[in-house]
Amino acid sequence: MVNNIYIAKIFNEYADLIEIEGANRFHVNAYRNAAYNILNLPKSVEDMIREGRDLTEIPGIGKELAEKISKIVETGSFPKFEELTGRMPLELIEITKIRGLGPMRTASLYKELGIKSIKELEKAAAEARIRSLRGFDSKLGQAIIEGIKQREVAKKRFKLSLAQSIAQPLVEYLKACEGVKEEEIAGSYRRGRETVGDLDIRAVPQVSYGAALCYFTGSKEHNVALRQLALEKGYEYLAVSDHSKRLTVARGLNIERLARQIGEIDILNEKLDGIVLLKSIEVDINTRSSHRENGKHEGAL
DNA sequence: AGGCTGTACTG
DNA sequence: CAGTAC
DNA sequence: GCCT
DNA sequence: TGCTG
DNA sequence: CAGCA
Repeated sequence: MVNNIYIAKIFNEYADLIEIEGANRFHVNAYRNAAYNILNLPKSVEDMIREGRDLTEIPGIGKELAEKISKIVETGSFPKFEELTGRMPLELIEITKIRGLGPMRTASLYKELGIKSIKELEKAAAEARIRSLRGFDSKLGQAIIEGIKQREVAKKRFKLSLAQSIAQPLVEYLKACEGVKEEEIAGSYRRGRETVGDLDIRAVPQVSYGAALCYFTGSKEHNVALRQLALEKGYEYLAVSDHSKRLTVARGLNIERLARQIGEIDILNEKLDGIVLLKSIEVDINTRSSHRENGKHEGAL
């Protein structure tokens, strides 16, 4: 049985290998993107084929990849992948995952020193042999040795509950630190994922807090989509439409915070060139409200 | 044909 | 500037 | 390689 | 409308 | 998507 996970894995491995080989990066990315989409498909690709569906319907899958998927489902692999794995060790991919070692340096290690496994890498690093390569120095060599040790530990994800028990005291500590105005744990932790890979700590100037929080909360796919949309829109305007206090799960704005947000946006509009910030708030209309209190900020909006 | 997220850090 | 990480 |  | 770049 | 048949 060839499931989606398997297909995605093959594509990811293929992407890694051709990347080490020096393939065009967009080309590489097409495979990664395809793998991602297949992995998140609510339907089994195998079933789709059985039903005679066109695999090209899957986002990120074109004629070429549809063909390769068919081959994978039929035979468990596809010709180019077989050819590649016959020529390159799959373990190079593991090397790629060590901090500081991307596709280029991995390729260099392989070509120049014949390093094709973590074991060999560890040995070469310990013997300071890798320093001879361009782009390597003793500091990187040390980092690699550390990275190999850390590798096993780092690749495990934690359950959210465990992450919380670690994050909570961390936040308390940060709060007490000099110069810390606001703090929040971002990433998959903030998105409430079931498991969390790490807790990134990052300090930014206060003016960047909002943007940084958006970016570091992610996910990566969200960020990519968000920016692509912004690009398509040509940066003409950006709308900030918040919730009122009624929506407690979103920590909606009360009158005071709304006023402050309006002020902030007005100031930004003065400074910004080429993009207009729009502002609004989504509210409930209560038939019995006087409309006077709530209308206070209508003009500003 | 032409774009594909965008930026900081490190060697 | 190239390579890498996020 | 895929997408517009 | 369908194909090409 | 723009350009073209």
